Amino acid sequence: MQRIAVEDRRAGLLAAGLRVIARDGMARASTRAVAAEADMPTASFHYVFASHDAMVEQLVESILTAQSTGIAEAVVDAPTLRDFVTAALQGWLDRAVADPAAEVALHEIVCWSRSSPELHRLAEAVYARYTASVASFVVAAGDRFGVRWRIPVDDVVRFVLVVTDGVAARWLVDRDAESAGRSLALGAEALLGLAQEAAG
Amino acid sequence: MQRIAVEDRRAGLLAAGLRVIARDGMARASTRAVAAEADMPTASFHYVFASHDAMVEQLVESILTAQSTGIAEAVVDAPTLRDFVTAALQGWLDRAVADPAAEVALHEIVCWSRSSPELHRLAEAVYARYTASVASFVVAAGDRFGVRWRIPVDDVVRFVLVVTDGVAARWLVDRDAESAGRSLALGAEALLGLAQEAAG
DNA sequence: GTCTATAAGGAGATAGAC
DNA sequence: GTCTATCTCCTTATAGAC
Repeated sequence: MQRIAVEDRRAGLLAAGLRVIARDGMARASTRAVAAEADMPTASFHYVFASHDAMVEQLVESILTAQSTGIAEAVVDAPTLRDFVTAALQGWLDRAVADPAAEVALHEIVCWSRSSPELHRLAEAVYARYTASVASFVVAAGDRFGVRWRIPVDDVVRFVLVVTDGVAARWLVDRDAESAGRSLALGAEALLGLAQEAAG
Repeated sequence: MQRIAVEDRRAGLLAAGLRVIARDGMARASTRAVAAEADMPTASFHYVFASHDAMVEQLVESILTAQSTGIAEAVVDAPTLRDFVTAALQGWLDRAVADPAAEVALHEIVCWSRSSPELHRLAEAVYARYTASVASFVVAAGDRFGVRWRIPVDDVVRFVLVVTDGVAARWLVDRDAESAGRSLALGAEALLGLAQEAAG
């Protein structure tokens, strides 16, 4: 039939994989299911990816790369630290609610990878990437608004991830965006309590 | 061979299921694997459980029942609200770290159930049970120490679960109990900030 | 290059010998 | 009651026809 460039097949399969994982869960995201979702014969999967695990790894990479550019726009105009924190957290939630696929898929993959010796480092890598991303926001917020953090930045970052992770986990089950927003607002207040005016 | 009562087989299979799920993950907790872990022939599984899903449901019930009696002992002597909150949260973490199987298995099962139409209600049931359990502590704390909560109790409870869920999710990947404890302490401070002396 | 057909193995569930 | 053997289906991965 039609000859298609490997990179185009790869993109199509990754997009299909994202859809299947978000819709049906990792356990049902077989190579057959992904290939079918991409309207390709089953064998095309292994023409592009060495294995099912390799597809999952590349999908994580692709999701994280796409996400990293998102939050920055939401906070660029924030006039105060409170606005900055609120915009960042609520912006994250709004994006997840409006287009859940990436968020859902990433949680599915992390949970799946956690218990797999071959993929455990993938779960660690996701947290490492999130940590780096959130850390840049925490440091930027301190610099921009002339505050310092009462506790080590690492602990601030970790707490941000605890709150977003906990909110996401609950939202994945009940899909209650309003309640999620209230929990997130409580987390925001806690974060604001960790900041104090820098001396000098 | 030996005739074994169905209830004894059930108990043995549930214990084996807990071990396999905690050790290898839901994806590897097949009926064969669970039966083998329990030193029983494969067919015994279906002699006790109608299906794999039924075993998972009963395992959740058994874990939740065992857990609900645990935290109460940790807070019975707390002289202040701060001690109460700290003891409850750190007590939960200490128990999870000392004996991770139940905590790990429950997270595995909730994640697994989330994306299954047949089991989604299981994930909801787990949150409902946790909500009821935490709510009783939140109300008891208010009564015992003469404080009222600045926001609806439902939102306090939800925030508690956000924090414990977020802490657990991270801990499941990096097994860093010290960092988890620091995040939990931040959550405890946030909770204490939601309490105020009751008038009169 | 493409894709059908199949290999090889694991799953849930069950029939039927003992 | 117990458990071996098997049915049926689905998985990842690959061989080989076109």
